[in-house]
Amino acid sequence: MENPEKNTLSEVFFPKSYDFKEKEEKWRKIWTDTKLYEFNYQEGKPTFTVDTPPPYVSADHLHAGHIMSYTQAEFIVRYKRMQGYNVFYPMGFDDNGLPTERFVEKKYKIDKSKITKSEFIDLCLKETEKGIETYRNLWNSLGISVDWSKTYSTIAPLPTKVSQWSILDLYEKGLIYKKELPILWCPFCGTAISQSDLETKERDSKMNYIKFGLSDGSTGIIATTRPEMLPACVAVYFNPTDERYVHLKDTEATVPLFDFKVPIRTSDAVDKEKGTGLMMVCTWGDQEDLEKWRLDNLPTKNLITEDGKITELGGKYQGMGIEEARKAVITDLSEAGILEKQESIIQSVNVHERCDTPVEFVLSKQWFIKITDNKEKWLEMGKKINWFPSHMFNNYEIWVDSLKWDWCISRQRYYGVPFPFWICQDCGEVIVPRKEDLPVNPFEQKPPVDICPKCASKNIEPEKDVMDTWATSSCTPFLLREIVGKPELFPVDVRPNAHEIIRTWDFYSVVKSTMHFNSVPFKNLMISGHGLDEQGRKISKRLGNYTPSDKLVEEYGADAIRYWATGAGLGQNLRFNPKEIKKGKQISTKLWNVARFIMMYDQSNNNSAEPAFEHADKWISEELNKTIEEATKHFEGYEYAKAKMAIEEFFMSKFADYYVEFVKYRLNGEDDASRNAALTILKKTFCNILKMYAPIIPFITEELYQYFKEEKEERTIHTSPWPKVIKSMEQIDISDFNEALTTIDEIRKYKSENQISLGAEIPEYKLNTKVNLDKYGLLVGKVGKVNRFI
RNA sequence: GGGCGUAUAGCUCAGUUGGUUAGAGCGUUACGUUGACAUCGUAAAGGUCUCCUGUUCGAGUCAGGAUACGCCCACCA
Repeated sequence: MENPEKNTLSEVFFPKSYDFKEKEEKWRKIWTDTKLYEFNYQEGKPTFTVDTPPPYVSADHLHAGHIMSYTQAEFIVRYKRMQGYNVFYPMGFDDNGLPTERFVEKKYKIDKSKITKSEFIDLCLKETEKGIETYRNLWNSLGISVDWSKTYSTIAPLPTKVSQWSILDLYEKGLIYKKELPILWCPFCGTAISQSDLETKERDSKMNYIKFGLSDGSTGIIATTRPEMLPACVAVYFNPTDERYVHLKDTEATVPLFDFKVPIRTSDAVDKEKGTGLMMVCTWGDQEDLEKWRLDNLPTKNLITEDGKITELGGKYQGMGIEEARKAVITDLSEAGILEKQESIIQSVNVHERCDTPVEFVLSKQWFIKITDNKEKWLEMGKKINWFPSHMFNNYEIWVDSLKWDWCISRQRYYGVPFPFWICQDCGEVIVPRKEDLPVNPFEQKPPVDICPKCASKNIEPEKDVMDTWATSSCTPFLLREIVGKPELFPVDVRPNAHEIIRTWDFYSVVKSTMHFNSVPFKNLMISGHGLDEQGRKISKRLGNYTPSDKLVEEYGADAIRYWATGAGLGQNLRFNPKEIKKGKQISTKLWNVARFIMMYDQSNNNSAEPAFEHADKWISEELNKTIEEATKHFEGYEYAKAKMAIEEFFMSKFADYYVEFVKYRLNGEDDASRNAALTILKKTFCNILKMYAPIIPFITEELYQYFKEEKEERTIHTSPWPKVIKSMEQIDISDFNEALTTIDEIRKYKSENQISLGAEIPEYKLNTKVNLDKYGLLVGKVGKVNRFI
């Protein structure tokens, strides 16, 4: 500085503008160094445990949507911390299972035949490490207050132990079984999947009308999108009331190309209007086939192998892929004149959500958890949870209603938590470890017995499958307490997540906690919406319609982006909006300047006169009380957006626009008692504003808090107590203060209309509005710079 | 086909239990100010509160229906 003497004290403390890069960096470091967010259990202090979604490692596409959803939850966490809760806020990473494998396969363009299992797992571990690092850096830069010392990854020993314990417990309770059934299979990933892994995709397809030979020598036309399933055809159906076909009852049809006979049956479930009214059933082309097979004891014809090829059942088509076989069959049908016609249609197909491959039914032996026979229980437990927003419970309810199969939890993959089982190859007996030996790796460890307890065979092999990613992550509610060894942390207080994983993570967590402990896994569920781009499209990696998160923080600063995240209520989608981010910066600037203003007077004030409070002081204090009440109520209901609005209305419209103006004459005046009162109220009120803003914009509030906190207060705003309503100045009556406000507005308006500077003094002014001049004459006169009222 | 959500100013959104002339911010326009303020102030323009029907003295708010968009689920012969 060229002329340090000329600067006021406040300018030494407060540079003219707020440098968010420097300050955010500074506080980030201090918070980390002082282990501010580290959880230490304290007897008697209420805890608040947060079960944050463990993301997958594919962290290269973090965007504003991720920021939004994690930040919105974090507002509440910070609020709870200030409310005096001992917050346990660990972060986990879901680094096992198919999502990670798919990510690594894609990134390294892996040819599975040219890489060993251990090389592959090493790559998965490496990517996991990188993913965790990316998240940690971004979360830190955003000021997400997780306790990094309690980070878990789902494949580490403790989570593995908990997942395996869970499986063992379910096994002992008879709630898990291994059985050969037609199951959902992804031919691309080469693994069983579950109903919740499905997604619906529309695609262009052809409806093929195929001639079947009938026993009376005529032909029947069957419409199908899957002619390659013909060799697996086991029956033909029509509706019993369908006049066109009644004569066919109990006769046979001849399957074209393959020339074998199948029975013709009736079923009420056949829709006369769909297709031709004649329907072929194959084992198993779709859901309907499966139903008929199950109900009518139809034979099983397994046409598709686990890698999506046609089996020997397909004759000349054996070994072809499904699409390839379909084309070949259509060509052959067409050449043989059996294809009546083809129509182009748009077909919805179930695909595996990880790879978009249409799923198939294949007969396979898998592990299942029993979930279909007690839907009422899942609904009952779901209702015991507080859903924020409440209508999100509908999604849960619909999902439970639509459950068709038990939860298939085994996956034919490499990178995941192994089942804690060995299997007797002769009698199929399942051999389990002792619980105290968990976690176990059956591939490397010997079973607890050398011979099968059932058949005395020595032919015992490890269970080769690994667990579904949700089978492990659904354990987090009872994993968290294990991390710190405190049983009372279950059920957790809040789980925040986006709505697309209600049917997986949330539902499966309810299932497991119910089965193990007959308890809900979490008391409160906070469901966030999606981040949208500026045009309102969902932000997605595929569209590439986003700025990477680290760039956003770099450009705008953490506080500004967090501020943007308050723009939509919980569960609502939020558009990316640079203007709102700039608004966040504006609020920071305003806070900064108000602080500079107050400190300028505070630093130069050196008298200790007893403060004499005035009407304006009482007024702003009452307004503060109202705001505290409102903000508290909103934060309690997870309505951070409304809390922000209440705080902002008070800060901008009441405090900065009015109160600060009201006290300027007192700050510059000679009355020490009055000046001290104004300063006291300015500082106290501003400090409370900072505290209320702290959960939303933690950096600037922390910086300014250092100047406004009282000696005995916490060193950091983030563990300082949340503001409380304090009644004071009871002897001052401000029931008619609104008249003073109206009068001041009137004078401002008068000056503006008459092109008089607001700072200009006017000798006399005739009031239109009614005001008690004995009471408010000084205030109105000084603020309006009017010397005399007439 | 079933369910849920959203629909208010050019844009982003508030509108509590139905109660006068429907609000804020941003943007636009005009004028003014600029010694806490990469500001600020005063004002203007801008809305048949998606549509229809009903309940009511009175509906943005309640009921029924419709439309559009988004999501969940089902169906996909």
